[in-house]
Amino acid sequence: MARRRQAVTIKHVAADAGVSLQTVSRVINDEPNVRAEMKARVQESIDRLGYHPSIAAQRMSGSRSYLILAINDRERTIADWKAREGRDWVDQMLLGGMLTCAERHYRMLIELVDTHSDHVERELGAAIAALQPDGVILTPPHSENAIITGYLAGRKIPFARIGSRQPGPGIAMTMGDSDNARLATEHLIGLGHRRIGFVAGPQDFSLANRRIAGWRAAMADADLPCDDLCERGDFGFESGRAAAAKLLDLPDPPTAMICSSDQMTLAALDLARSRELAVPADLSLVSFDNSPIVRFTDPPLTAVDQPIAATIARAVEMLIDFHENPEPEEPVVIGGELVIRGSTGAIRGRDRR
Amino acid sequence: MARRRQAVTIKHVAADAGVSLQTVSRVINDEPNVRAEMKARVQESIDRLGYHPSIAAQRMSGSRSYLILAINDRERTIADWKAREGRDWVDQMLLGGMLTCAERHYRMLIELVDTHSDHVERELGAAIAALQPDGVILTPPHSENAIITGYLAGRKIPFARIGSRQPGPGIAMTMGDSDNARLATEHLIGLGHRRIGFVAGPQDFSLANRRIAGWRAAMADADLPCDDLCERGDFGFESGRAAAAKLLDLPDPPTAMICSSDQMTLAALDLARSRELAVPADLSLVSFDNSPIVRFTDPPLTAVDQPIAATIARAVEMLIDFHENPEPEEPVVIGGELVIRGSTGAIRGRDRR
DNA sequence: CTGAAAGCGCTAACAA
DNA sequence: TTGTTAGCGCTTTCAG
Repeated sequence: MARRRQAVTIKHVAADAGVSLQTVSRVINDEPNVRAEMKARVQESIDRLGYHPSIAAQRMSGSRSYLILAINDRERTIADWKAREGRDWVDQMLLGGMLTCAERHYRMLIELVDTHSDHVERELGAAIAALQPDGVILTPPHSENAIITGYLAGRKIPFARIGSRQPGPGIAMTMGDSDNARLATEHLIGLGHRRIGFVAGPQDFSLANRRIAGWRAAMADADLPCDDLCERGDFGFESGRAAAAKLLDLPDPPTAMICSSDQMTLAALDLARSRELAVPADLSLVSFDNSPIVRFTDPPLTAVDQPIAATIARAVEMLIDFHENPEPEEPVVIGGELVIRGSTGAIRGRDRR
Repeated sequence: MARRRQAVTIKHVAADAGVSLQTVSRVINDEPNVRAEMKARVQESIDRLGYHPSIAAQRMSGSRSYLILAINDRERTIADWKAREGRDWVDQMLLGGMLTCAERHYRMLIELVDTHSDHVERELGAAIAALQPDGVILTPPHSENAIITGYLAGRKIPFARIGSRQPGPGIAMTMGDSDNARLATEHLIGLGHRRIGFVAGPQDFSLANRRIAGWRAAMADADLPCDDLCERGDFGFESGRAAAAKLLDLPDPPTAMICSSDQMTLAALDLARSRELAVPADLSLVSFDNSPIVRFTDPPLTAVDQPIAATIARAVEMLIDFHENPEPEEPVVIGGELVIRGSTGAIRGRDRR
């Protein structure tokens, strides 16, 4: 391998401007104690020579790496990419993360880690040691994996836990899960629904439980029963179909359903069709995620939009500024919103059944 | 900033195994001239201590950076992310690129660069200097931007040009554009169509022209005229609608159309509907891209699938192995395939018009 | 306010 | 086959 050196280094700039390396370094890092005149002279050399610092060298000398690492679940992410079903949460992460990083001269990169494996720590350790990121973003279900959070906390690497409200190390951030579920529930109640089913996500996603809580609270506020109206799925299509079937098979079935992912809602829609239930006339549906496909179904789905880009952007900012503003006591909440489309409507009664 | 040091360094391993740094380095890099026994001993220490090399240090000492940089057009990429219309080409790049990188202990990261800006060179230079990637992947329209290719060639950084067949430095790779257009055209000819329109992409994408060539060739082989049957768009919805309108307004309008992107095909579908043309009975449509949404339209779209993941995977491999296997003379072609769905059908004649 | 020296973790070149 | 030395580009001490 050819020994590839930096084209323009701090040395060239120092020589060009007739100052010491140190002064150049101070200008690059915008440190105080440099005369304006000196600073201008150095900056002029930097611009003219087209100098840009090497993050490898910056990292080596013990300062920042200018790298933020986002860690996603390997299995789920690859499955989504291969399925090509339009789930765009990785894109939304990049949108929020990359752009915010770029503003601060940082870069974000993604790493896929297998949560369920017994060598999580190896995988994570390899990534951390190799890249030395200045901050790490954990997405569910990694956000509450004690091995991962413990490892990062032990190494004193700032990290954000997306979708987690647990106390403990790391910045807890949520997209307002229980409020979102309440929003969806109240929308349906406002349309006259009394029996509102809820298809939740799996146990190992704590946000799934918070959504249930929001739904329950809204139901309780309206004096409506929740009793047997909650089923769980794993966010995937098949599980959604099974859960929706259980709810529709109830002696007193719901007239509306909230499903915790677009795929599960799609499954419910499909099931409704196969049972000749019209949506929304016989069954109203509210989805979670609001990924691109929900606008193309018939009818288009009313859905809770998760502000992924905004959340990741905020996480990046907080991680970069971590040393000035350390971890907040309370979880950071960036609330979602309900996008109303054709899959929800006023209750019509049971005549068709 | 706390001076954060590597948890376990090559020194620790060397001390633990009772050998010199160099020997450890040789084991890490799988170099020859290390006794099997020695290698095993060192490897044992590495595993036990959980050692992983720092890419910053590896890069600093003049060897590889283990980084591959994929450069995408800023404007287009951000627009796609914000539009949330299901375009998943970035995901497919990650799927092919990240997984292949991971196998080789590399990482891929994405950089957004504005082609049309006058400071392309600055932006690119900053990314290259900061990251020192071992290879760069250029996507259209960067693939044929002389400033970019010239810069990389000048710095002797291996790079791949996706969607380009031009001679010159860099590995030229295409997804078989002209063959794909031929595939689509022949499918329609096989269904009995004689007037087959083509909505092409913009001039600055050379693949747009190659697709036109493939369509023309297939038409010529079947002794069919192309004359006024080709219009250009910019891959976006509005431009597709305008182009499709021009074709449908022809004195002798086409009974089938091939559009060079899903958005343009969607526009054609929308236009057909507004003119009360049934698809495929009155107008058959073939799309390019095959992004997730085309399965959800009514009817679902017959589309050419671009093997993005496979192409990027191949690019990564070739870049990593660049020093053993230098640039091929001929462009590398990874062909797409036609996925037949409901938007194409046998010709029915003109009775409805 | 500016400069000089030391060292980060690793590999290339050379020596043994 | 193994070990030693020097240095990558930068920042952090510490002097001036």
